[in-house]
Amino acid sequence: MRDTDRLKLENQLCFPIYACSREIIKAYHPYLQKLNLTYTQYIVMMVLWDRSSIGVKELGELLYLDSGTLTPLLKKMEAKGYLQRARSAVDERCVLVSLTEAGRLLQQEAVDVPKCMGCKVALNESEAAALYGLLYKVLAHLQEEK
Amino acid sequence: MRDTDRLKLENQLCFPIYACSREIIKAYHPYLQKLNLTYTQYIVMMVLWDRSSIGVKELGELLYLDSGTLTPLLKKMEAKGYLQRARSAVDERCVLVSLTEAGRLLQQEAVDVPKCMGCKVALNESEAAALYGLLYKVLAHLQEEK
DNA sequence: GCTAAATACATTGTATGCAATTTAATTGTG
DNA sequence: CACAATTAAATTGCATACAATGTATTTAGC
Repeated sequence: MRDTDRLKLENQLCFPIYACSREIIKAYHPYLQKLNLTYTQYIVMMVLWDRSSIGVKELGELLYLDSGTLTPLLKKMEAKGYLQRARSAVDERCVLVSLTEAGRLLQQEAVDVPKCMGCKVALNESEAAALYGLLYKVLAHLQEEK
Repeated sequence: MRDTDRLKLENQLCFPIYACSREIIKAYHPYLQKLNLTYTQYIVMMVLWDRSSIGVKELGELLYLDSGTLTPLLKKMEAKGYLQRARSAVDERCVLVSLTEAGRLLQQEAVDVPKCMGCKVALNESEAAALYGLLYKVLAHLQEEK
């Protein structure tokens, strides 16, 4: 392939990843709007529904987000009443995020979201597994490079 | 799988797509910075290197971006001198974007970017093709739903 | 040819996302 | 213990994204 051909959109792997990400997030919008959540807030809630409580640093590592994104995001979610933020007594540098009762109750309203979204993605189980595996391979390699 | 298990991050397909998209774009940063381009500006340039000239509407369809994103983006790129914007004489509603000489010259500085990025992605040819195919299948299905 | 509907952009407001820097707290070392 | 280096968040500044709305232009239907 010629070098200039590599610069075409149709020969790029990143572009469909980028486009797919945004299109899926757009498709989430009607469901998440009912829960008063954005997509980023939704994935924070997923962690908290699983863990109840987590430090900002570890949350950032799980979600690949830094404090510049998380700090204002978590403050907004605290204002909505879904979580609480508190400095650790052991290490005052760390902030611990924990699920509130209102946040816990929200999980029940969210249980149908994955099923609704699963239909929109149009992949069967083996395709989904293949896609999942390839994406995590890319993610893992990008981390190593750092 | 239990409904609440589907709400876990590790059972989500969207999350690795979203994370991968952002991590790859981050990896582009050092290369694109040298060209004075952001990732979004880079994919606009890729279209223009291929087409020289395109309407905003078609550009938005290619990139899955709307005028709310494109209008300010294209104005910034015009200010940098990489492209020109002009109302169509035939249909005053339409804006035509065209590559300038400076924009054309930029392509030569960008030829190495895809190769540099290819290394970072860590997939062989067949894996890349599989990932590509799966992503476009998802994208196509999401468009049908609309 | 008049006007309602459609179209193409532009604008507004809100929410990320991230690089770069700053601040406060803790740790490692001599 | 003093203090330089490290670490965890917070802050700042800039650049998207996108829903919702507004505006100018064109098209369709009569």
